[in-house]
Amino acid sequence: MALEHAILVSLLEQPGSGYELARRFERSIGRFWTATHQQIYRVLKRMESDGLVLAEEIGQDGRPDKRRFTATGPGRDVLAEWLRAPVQPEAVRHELAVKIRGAAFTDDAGRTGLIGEVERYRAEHEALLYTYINGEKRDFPDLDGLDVGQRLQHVVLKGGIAYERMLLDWLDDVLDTLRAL
Amino acid sequence: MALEHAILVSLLEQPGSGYELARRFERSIGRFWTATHQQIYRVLKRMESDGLVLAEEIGQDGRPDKRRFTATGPGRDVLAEWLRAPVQPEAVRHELAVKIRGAAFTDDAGRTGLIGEVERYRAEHEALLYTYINGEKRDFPDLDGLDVGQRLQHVVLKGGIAYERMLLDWLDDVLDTLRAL
DNA sequence: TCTTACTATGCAACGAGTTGCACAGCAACG
DNA sequence: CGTTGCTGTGCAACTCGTTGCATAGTAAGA
Repeated sequence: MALEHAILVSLLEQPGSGYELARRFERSIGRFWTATHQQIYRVLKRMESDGLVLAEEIGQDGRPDKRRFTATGPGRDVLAEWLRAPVQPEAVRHELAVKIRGAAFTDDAGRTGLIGEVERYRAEHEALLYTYINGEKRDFPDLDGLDVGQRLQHVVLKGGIAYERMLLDWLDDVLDTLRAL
Repeated sequence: MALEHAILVSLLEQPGSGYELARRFERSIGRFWTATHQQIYRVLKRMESDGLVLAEEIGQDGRPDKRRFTATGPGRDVLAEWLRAPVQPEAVRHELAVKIRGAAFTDDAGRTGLIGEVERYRAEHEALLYTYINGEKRDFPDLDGLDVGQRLQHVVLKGGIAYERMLLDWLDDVLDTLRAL
């Protein structure tokens, strides 16, 4: 259960409320770890009772109060311990690959439909690639003079960019194959 | 729940017992969809009662009997319907990326440990890449004269190869960054 | 004014996946 | 003879993640 650790990293980078965390998971962190707000609140509650995070109540005008979370010393320790542990072999769930192999067992209409789906999927990931590239230009305009945290954030972002480029090339290959059947 | 569909694809490619399916999920299919035998038996049971697969008892000498499963007509229909449905946006869970960003909040010893972990991870994926490349040479020596199913299996395998190559390049980038901190 | 969208938190039920264990017989090795 | 490993099937408990819903106030636009 690494959601706990992803939350710790995010809170160490910047303390924030459950709501703010949920928004970060939609954007930056969500590129490599997704979570809904329901999940985040549930885990935050457990982390609070375990002493990994500390909440302070912040009253706001015109809006509901919020609870701003910060990682504690024990929270840092738990994170450090997790960093030392082996990377778990990830559970691969590549739906599109299953569908492509499944295309051998459908008719022409089914294959045409799948080609349309792959095209849509490709367009989505192309847009994502441009989002990443724009984010790189915006957040890392000067590659010298980055601090430790920024250099690490940047190398992770470069991983996302490399993945999307690879995926787009492969999807072109897939489309050629499907069209040539 | 696409495990059902991954099982249908696998059974259409080749009927087999729960045990055989589990072994396939460890190898070929497992490259893009992982599942344990417990999960497979449970889902097979449900699929059987839903009429998506048919079991025939096969007595064996010197071994326990086995139940050989085949996809039925309704099974094919369910698969065809799923192929027409949009590809679900996948839930990204990239533990290593979280750890890399977490490295900003640990000490030198923690970073050294992480570097070792990344190296181990890299070695694993390098071995996987060679497994894929050898599999490609073995199973697709002649790229002309492949049937529909083989061409689709090959393009999926090429995706795995492209992914591993991209990953290795990125991990080298990560290692350079971690070492330079 | 009504609807939509945003901030902010949370519960309840369900479904899927993981982990641990169990049974059963055979084959091969030391 | 005991251990390990393979074939073959399965249950039970647990954790994790998803989906749907609820509350509550503010702000902006049709």
